Amino acid sequence: MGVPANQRATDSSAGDPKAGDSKAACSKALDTKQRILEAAEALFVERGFSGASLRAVTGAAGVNLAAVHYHFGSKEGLLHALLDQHVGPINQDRLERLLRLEAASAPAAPSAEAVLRAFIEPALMRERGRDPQRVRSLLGRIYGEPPHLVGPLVEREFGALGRRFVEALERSLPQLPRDELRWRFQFVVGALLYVISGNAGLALQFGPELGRASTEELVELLLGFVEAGIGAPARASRAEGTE
Amino acid sequence: MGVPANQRATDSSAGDPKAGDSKAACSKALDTKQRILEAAEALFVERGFSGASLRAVTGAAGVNLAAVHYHFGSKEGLLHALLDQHVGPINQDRLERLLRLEAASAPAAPSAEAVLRAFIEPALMRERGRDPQRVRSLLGRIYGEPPHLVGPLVEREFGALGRRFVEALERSLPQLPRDELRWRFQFVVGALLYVISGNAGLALQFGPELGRASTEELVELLLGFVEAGIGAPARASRAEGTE
DNA sequence: CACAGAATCAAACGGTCGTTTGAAAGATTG
DNA sequence: CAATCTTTCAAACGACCGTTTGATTCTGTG
Repeated sequence: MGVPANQRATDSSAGDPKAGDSKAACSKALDTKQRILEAAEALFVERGFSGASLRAVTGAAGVNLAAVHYHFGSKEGLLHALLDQHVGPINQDRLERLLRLEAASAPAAPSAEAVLRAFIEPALMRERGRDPQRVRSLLGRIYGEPPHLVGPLVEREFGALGRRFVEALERSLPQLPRDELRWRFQFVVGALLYVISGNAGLALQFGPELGRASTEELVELLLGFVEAGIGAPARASRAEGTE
Repeated sequence: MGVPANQRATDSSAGDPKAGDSKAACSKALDTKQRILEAAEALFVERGFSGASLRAVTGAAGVNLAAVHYHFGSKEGLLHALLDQHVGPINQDRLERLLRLEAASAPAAPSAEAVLRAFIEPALMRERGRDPQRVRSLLGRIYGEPPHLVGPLVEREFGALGRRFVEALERSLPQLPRDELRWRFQFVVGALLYVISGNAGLALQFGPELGRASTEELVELLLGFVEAGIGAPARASRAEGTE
């Protein structure tokens, strides 16, 4: 009795012990787990990670408070599971699109526009059947958390993929200094995250008229902006020694 | 005894009652107030508003816990005072530059590049004698807080100014549809805020090499990006009725 | 049915939070 | 000095936090 699943908090082995178990002894367990994830998603987006208490999460999910620690080990474990479920597929989609692009353009590099589209579209388009705004906002809100919490998370969920896209963009724009391109990629990420975490300070600045853009329109608007920005002529020889 | 300054929390009248008082009965009071503000600035940046406790703030400042409520009325009052002290001057600088630009360009509108520079430079350059990174990061970190907290704050500190800059940009780029320009301005704000709140997930993505850019270089890099982005050709007639 | 393991539950743990209180200390004016 | 106001202080308030516990219920197997 006691602590069957809690070692997941310190156990870094991949795979869900319950999903990997062939015995289907989890009729209500999966329901509880999923309900916690959905409630946590909504509340983390609404109030942030620190601002959403586990009592609020479990209360909204209609499950017991201790269920979080039983299934996820801790509050941070819940956040990890949430990110694995949501931004994992987004990043996988991004990577697949990038690989397909690179394969299609033969030995040449794909255009920067195509690479940016592969980076941005999955983040904004993946609707998952629910309210798309909610899904998209999670990542944006997480980025706003204090660095000591968000740092390892970002590296874990996004680090390798971000570097991979920068490498692709370097091949698409070989004439651009490397560090200038990296900064510009950061600007792209910033604009994207600001749009993703959007509902906060934007719509209230000009009234609801701004929120009217559909997801597809928004993708095109953002892409038009960042394509022009990342393809802008390089600043005059600002500093040598790009390393 | 009791509550002489606490009404500041609900009192929205401008001006500091102590600064306006001609009697200089505040030898240690201003020290305490300023020390609280500096400690709060550092801790809010480091851990966020929700993550930084008043006990940590007053402990770092070396003052009594109750001093915060005596001088600022509440934790939110402290945040308001912090923003008034820091982003107030930044926005004032922005507005002065914009007005000077508009006056200098006679009846014609100033260029979008100049307007963007007036918007971005004060946010990145104002060093105030201290660690510039710390000053800059506050606003970025605040933006990551939950909407119900950050919403009124953003409108109060930034709303009118943001609308004013959008109007100026509309005159600089009359051929661009109004809502497309407004979205692009949001992208600019996003990129700027991401850079401002920077140290979080960016430098650790490529190692410290990225953090090497000086403030002046960073301004030029960001300006090159957003100038190209906001001046990109408009998307084909996407929707009529710009209202 | 008996029995193991998985899952849920109410209750409490120690701790920290923002805020309040009322008295002590300091400064200012007559 | 005495009176009055401003400022500081230690201590506590009630509430909420993440986490743990141990019993209880549910579920599927032999």
